[in-house]
Amino acid sequence: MALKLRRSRAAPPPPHCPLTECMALLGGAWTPNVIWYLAAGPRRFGELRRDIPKISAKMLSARLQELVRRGVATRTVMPTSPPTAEYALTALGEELLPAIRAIVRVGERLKDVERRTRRA
Amino acid sequence: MALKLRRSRAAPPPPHCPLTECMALLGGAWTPNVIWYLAAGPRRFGELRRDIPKISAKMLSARLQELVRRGVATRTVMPTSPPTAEYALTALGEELLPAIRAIVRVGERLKDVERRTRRA
DNA sequence: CTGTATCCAAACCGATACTG
DNA sequence: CAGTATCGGTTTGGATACAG
Repeated sequence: MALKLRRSRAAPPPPHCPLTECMALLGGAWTPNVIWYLAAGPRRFGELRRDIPKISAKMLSARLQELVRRGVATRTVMPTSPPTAEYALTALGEELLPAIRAIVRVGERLKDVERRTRRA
Repeated sequence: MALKLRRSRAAPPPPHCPLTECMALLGGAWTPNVIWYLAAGPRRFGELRRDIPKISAKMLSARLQELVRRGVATRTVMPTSPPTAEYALTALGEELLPAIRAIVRVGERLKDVERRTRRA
């Protein structure tokens, strides 16, 4: 007798935790962009501000601090005058890139579909 | 004469748009979880509430509407009594899964590292 | 140049109550 | 069962001004 199998149980693995964990990091408004620009090589505070024109200094500062705290990026102050600071991804930070690339890819698809359905 | 090549330009591709586009969708507090549970097959409203115990009806409703509007999920009302509604991922919705899996994977790594550095 | 501090507006989300 | 309406607290992020 064929019971209603599909209804019987929820999705197999309960991945809330790592998912939420990572979204807490990536969820910040500008975080993925910051990581993206850091991915191309070490970058200074002011450079990042120019890379992401609409970000405020406060947000950039907050995001960078969080990335450093999490071990995703490093901050190096150069003993120049005026002082300059350089941020770079750590090895752990580079492990985030596949996820970000995957997000970019589906973002493009979402945009495509949105454009097409608006026209229809 | 070796100029400072690295400083000359920003990261090659400017992916703000698709990235932000997708994060606007995935950024919602519960969205990734909802998509995850939908990935296992069609699911009803009440089932999802049980899958994600701490979500409020309001949020679940809002998220599902957004997913439907974006073409990521479908909503089918069954002509039963009492009425039941069934949500399912579309083909586009399934394209989000690789990104979510990538996020889950790095989430695990982040947790690992966090644990280890706390001990050190 | 590299940030931090403060204030303020908007978004987000939960709890509760109510409808079809 | 499957939602919607409303209220209120918390969080988020932008603008501006200021500091090392």
